[in-house]
Amino acid sequence: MNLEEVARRAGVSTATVSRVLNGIDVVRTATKERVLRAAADLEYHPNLHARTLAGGKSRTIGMIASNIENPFFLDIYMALEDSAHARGYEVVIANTGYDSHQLARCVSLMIGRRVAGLAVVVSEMDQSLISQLKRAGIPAVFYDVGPVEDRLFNIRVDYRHGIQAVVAHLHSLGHRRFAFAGHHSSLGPTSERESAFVDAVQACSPAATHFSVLATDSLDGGRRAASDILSSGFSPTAIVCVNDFMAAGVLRELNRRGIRVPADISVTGFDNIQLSEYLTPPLTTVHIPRARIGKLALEILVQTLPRPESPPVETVIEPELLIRESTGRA
Amino acid sequence: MNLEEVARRAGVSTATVSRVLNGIDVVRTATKERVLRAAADLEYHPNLHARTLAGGKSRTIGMIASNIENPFFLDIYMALEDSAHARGYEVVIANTGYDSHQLARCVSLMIGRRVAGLAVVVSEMDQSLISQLKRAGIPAVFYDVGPVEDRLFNIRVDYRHGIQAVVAHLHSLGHRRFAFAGHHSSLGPTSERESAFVDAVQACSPAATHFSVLATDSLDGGRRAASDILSSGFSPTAIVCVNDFMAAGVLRELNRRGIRVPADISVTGFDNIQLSEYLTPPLTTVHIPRARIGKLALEILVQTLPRPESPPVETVIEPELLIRESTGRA
DNA sequence: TTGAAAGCGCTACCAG
DNA sequence: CTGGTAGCGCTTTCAA
Repeated sequence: MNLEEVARRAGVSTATVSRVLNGIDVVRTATKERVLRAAADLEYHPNLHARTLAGGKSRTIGMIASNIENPFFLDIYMALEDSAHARGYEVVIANTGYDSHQLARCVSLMIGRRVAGLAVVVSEMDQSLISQLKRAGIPAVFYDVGPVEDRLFNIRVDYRHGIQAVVAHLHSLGHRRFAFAGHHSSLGPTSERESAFVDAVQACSPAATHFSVLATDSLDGGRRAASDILSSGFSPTAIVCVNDFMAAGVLRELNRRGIRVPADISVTGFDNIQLSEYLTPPLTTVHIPRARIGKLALEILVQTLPRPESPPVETVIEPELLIRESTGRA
Repeated sequence: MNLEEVARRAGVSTATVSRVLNGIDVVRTATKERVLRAAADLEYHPNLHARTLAGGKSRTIGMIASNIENPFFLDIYMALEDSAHARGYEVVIANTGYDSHQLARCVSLMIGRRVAGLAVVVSEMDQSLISQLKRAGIPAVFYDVGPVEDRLFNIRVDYRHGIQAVVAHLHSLGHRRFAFAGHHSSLGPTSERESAFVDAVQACSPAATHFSVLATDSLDGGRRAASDILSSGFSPTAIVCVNDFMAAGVLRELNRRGIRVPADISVTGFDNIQLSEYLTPPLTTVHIPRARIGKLALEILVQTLPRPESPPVETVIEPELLIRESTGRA
């Protein structure tokens, strides 16, 4: 089922069918209707690959995420997709699972698909991948905490600042023994996020002590992290989690052991995913506007398309502490 | 950057480059290496659209889901993708948000992409869409609870049976006043799932009463459903939720109002998503093997490819009651 | 307002 | 073992 068959049935040329289907409004109304009829009768669906190839431009945007299982990424994806649809684009997503090898494959895939733009939402990014993207002429937006370098566009959140707010809040509540539950972002040797935590604790008070533990970015990872912290000998009065997703697991493990939150131990998250409000107790966390990020990413990408020579841009988003019920006096 | 440039740089024809890149192992090793070098030097990424167009076959599988925000769908997607990668396929996903209009657009999109196979995981399916898929020659697997009709392949779960087990469990615990928290699956006028619930209650005991409420398939929808049930005047001793995702919201609302679970009200979910184990209290639910479903869907799809004339197949999966801590004596 | 035809980048077939 | 070349289905000039 192709253009030619439709053309034949409508008694016109393929060029005319193409014009009608693409809304090039120069076709006589009668002809147009004939074409539309034929296409409908034949249940014709244009071959998108041929379209992209012939037109030289794609109508799809790519997104690469570290872990779509974590609602944080999913929320960005959904916002991105919404905005994309509003502008007539489709979006395809790919997951790296925090694996750099996988990341490289995802980038290759997106280049192979000749996406019109790419949103990269992963913790770390290889320099070579960035240059590949550039050379392929694909506009890209990066959301992460890594160094800026010469990425094309950046949306950054001041993670450091967010963690400082968390630790300060905890400190003001009298906490002095802090544990950190992070996840391996196998892409960077030392986690930027963990060091932000360590610095924040040390900045608060010289007397404060801390202890970190790493697990996978999952509910189960959170549980395991809590378990490791509890059996380490270091007995914290507060557990700072790298994100809400893991915090949910931490809460569960604490609950399982009969440890009350926040009476015995305070717990904090990061991201303010919807789930954080549905946990028991609702999580004190830091709000990151995922919807805004997704929308912004798309706007940057499609805005860019016309003028590929615009200068690198950086947008920084200020996180915001949200105090709920998982934190209390030490 | 295209085949021709690589060919020129390697001093061979495009045909040879194509052969090397596709692993057609008839090229002399020296030539092959020369080609590989050239491709690497040029950071060449084959145009996937051209590949698909020329080859006449796509290496990507599509999946359409009702609501990827609900981990149930995401889990199927991830399992599907895993199996797909293992077989050298990519997968693209599309979301309908339970909207039939959106469903139609998704199907169109997938046909336009000429996917090699399609997994349709939505509650209801228009007959015309099915025939479109057939006429387009796209193998499809359906996972749902609707009628079988002439779908190409079906993976079904005996939802009715699962709900019966839930209600029977509750009934044995002494419950007689059942509420049902469902979601609009705007595609079907009367929800098959709700009627399964009603039938189950009536089958248990003539004295049992029931009451249903509908909301969106989300955490917030669950909360709203609980709220509606509680303010309806009907005061249930047990709330049966259409799935775990909504049950999480129900639990939250109950907790907010100081209603203890299961002491005051018992709550049940469905699906056994990982989250169900992380709620307070852990949810009594019905296990649906998402990983198996995703894997199975892919196997059916790729298995089918060779022999498109195989007969319609139906696989039915038996759900399994999982008793945790959200249910107790009435 | 419409048609003819030249590609888009790649695969696959036919020769050599 | 390698090259030439005819498409795949569509968009887009260029003419008419």
